[in-house]
Amino acid sequence: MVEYDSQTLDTIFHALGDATRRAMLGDLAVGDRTVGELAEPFAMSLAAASKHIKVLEAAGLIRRDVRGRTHVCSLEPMPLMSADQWLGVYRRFWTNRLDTLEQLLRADDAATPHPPKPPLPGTEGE
Amino acid sequence: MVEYDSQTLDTIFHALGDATRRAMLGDLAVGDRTVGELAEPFAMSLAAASKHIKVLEAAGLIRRDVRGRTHVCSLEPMPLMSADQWLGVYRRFWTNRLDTLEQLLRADDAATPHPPKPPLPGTEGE
DNA sequence: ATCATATTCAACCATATGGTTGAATATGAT
DNA sequence: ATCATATTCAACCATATGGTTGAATATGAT
Repeated sequence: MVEYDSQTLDTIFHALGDATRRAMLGDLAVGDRTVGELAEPFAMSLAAASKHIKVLEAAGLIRRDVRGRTHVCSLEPMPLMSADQWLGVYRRFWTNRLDTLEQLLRADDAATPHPPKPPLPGTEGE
Repeated sequence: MVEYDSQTLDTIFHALGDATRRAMLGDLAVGDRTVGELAEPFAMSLAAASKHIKVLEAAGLIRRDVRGRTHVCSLEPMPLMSADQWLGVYRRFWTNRLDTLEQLLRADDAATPHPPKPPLPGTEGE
């Protein structure tokens, strides 16, 4: 059942609500990264990137392994699962929406008497 | 493929990063609600709730139908699908994690020589 | 016309957020 | 011991966020 308390979800979704942090997670999906490596792609100070990393860490989305003077970060996926589970409740809504859309397209298609290929663009006057 | 530009995801995840707003979505999952109905469960002013509703609306998560003096809100699920798709990239990470965990449990189980049912709670001294 | 109801607006406030810079800390290399 | 590298800390700043209150707006009911 995986208990999701709302404060945890607040922290997780908040952490995901920033493009820099999502990009960092994307980077960590490829492999482990030091703080410096995580910061490198971004046009901001190391201190700023360090703060983002701490937000991710606080949300439980990454783990930090201090090896000497470098800190190696790795992806910690379980909080993403919580977020996914929360979203899962709403899945039927968008699948419904898509099904309805598909039916409309089918009906539309059936109503159209086999258009013998659309004309090439620009061959018919406006 | 559903293009997800990062600014859109920022807005969506940010909207989801607040318990009040998630609860409102939960309410709308049951059925349509007026602004007043959406605000009612919360210990905050109508104006504050109204702001939350506007955040959800700006993220495209709800639609508003103005009927006379009441505004009827309804769930708009597609942005949730975008969020879900973003998360989907990471699904393999948590399923991996769960698989590993399950294997550990199996190995553990196999190693244990058939414990003949756990004792009832409280029947053995501390 | 008058009054009640539903909602927003505007001004305000405290705190959080995302950034900066310069100094501090801790480890590694010579 | 000395210097370089990796990272954080502290102080600061502008803006965003989530809340408040009182007034305004717009519609509905009588």
